[in-house]
Amino acid sequence: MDENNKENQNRTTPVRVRMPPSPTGFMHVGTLRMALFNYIFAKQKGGKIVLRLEDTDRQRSKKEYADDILDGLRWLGLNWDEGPFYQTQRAEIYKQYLEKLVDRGKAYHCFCSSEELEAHRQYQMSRGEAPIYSGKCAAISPEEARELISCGRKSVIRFRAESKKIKFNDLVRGEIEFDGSLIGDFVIAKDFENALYNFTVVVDDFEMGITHVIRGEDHISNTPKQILIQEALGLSRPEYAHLPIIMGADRSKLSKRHGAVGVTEYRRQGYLPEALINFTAFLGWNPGTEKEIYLMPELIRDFSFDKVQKGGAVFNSARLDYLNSCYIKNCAPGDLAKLCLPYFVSAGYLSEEKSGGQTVYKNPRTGERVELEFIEKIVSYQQSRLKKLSEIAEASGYFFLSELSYEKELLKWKDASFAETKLALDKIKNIFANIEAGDWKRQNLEEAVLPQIAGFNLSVGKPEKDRGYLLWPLRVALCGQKMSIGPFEMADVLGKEKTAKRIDAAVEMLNGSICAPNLFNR
RNA sequence: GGCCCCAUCGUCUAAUGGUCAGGACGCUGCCCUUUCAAGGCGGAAAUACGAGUUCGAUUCUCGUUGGGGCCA
Repeated sequence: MDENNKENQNRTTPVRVRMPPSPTGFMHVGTLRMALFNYIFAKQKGGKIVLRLEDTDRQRSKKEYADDILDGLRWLGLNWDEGPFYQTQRAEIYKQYLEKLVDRGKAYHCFCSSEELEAHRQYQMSRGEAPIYSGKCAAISPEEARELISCGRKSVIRFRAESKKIKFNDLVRGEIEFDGSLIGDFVIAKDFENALYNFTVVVDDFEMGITHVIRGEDHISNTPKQILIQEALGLSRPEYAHLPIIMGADRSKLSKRHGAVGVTEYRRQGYLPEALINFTAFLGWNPGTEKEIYLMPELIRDFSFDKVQKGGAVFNSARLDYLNSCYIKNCAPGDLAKLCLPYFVSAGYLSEEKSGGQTVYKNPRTGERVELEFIEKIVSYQQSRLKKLSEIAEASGYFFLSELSYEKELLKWKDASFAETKLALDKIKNIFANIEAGDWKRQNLEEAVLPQIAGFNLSVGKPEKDRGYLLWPLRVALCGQKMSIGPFEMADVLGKEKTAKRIDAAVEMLNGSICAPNLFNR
């Protein structure tokens, strides 16, 4: 390897990377991370990104999966410059290179049966040897091979691997060395029309002018094979960077087994792309400072391979949740409201209607039209409570109900009696009644009620400072449950009229209880 | 089985010969508080093991152990 040439090449050749997902499943976190690091590096260097779908496994590759991956990348903002290219459409290109190798005697047809191969492999392993091909068919001449093939003998194409030391530099790990004699002649194609992974990668990376191969650690042991093929074909060698893999809780490569969720599924659950990107970028990389919230432009600015971790990282969804909640908190309420709309719709709290090119939202229970401002208000009060967007609907359902259903016991705070609870609600009802609809704002409501708590508590003989005697009944009256946003916030969202209606309904329930003894007299 | 890669709190990681081994998530205590969150202030929690180099090792070297990956 000529170091000077290599340096010159680096200086003059613009960076080109590839995103090479395999459409054999829905887009998962591993795909996301490989695409992400390629994206970050390319953007940092002002380079180009080629998207290549490695679909040579026709059994398992599906268009559905490819579409899912494309959608996922777009949603995450990981855009590419060229492609998508599909390997299945490039068979003609591979064939040319394959023929070149066979013509040059660097590859040959092998007629060994799989039983034969397996037996040999078992034998070698039992002797503690590396399981490599015996070389039985290596001496078969091209003429002989052609004859055997025309007789209908099944064959594969093997690469004649040189027995030499193969060294390459890895941007993450430094120099890595393999012993070529332990690789053996390996299969590069089923036939001229069906090239296999290690071969297609080499051809594509060259054809697409890839300068930097950034991929998972699981490809380290493929690298020497690919280098050997490059050399036999006389192709230039790209730079390599092998990133640590992402692991499940059991420390093995993350997969469906671990309940690994697809990117689309995260999207559906209401994870923000920024959170997913921030989280994934920090799985195996960190800036070396204590800054942990990183947006794409900062990632692009600060990324470097020497800060990339060498060991694999366990996927920790609690941390993803935390990051997501950070990004949700930082969202502008207007934007957040728009993001939350679909969750209200799918929970049945909103219905969507198209009218004149505009989408109109209605409350299906009441038929009322629901404005975005209303959702925005809810969302702004819920913002600090959400880990993911999908939680918004369940946490805010009570705003959409026309009638609440709850046990009247729930209205009582601590040792308060029904009578005292009713007094509290009456008190608040009166205060609220004096507030003009135009002044119906959270802060005004709060300022009207809070100063009167002490007086109320003293009059009913409760601890002066315990706000719960007055505020808890209000909370329950407005939402019918234990957990909610603040009562004044709820009143703000509901508006004067509905707030009064819900308080009345609660008072009504309490009246029933307080008069209960009379029931026996009837 | 062969080869390759890796090893700091439970998890993600900082510290490249001298730090009380730092931060974050999670867990936990307190404060705030009408609930749940959020927020503020604390706490428990790690250098896998063994040699060597060195005045001194998380850090350098070797070995062991452990984990992972690829090869069918």
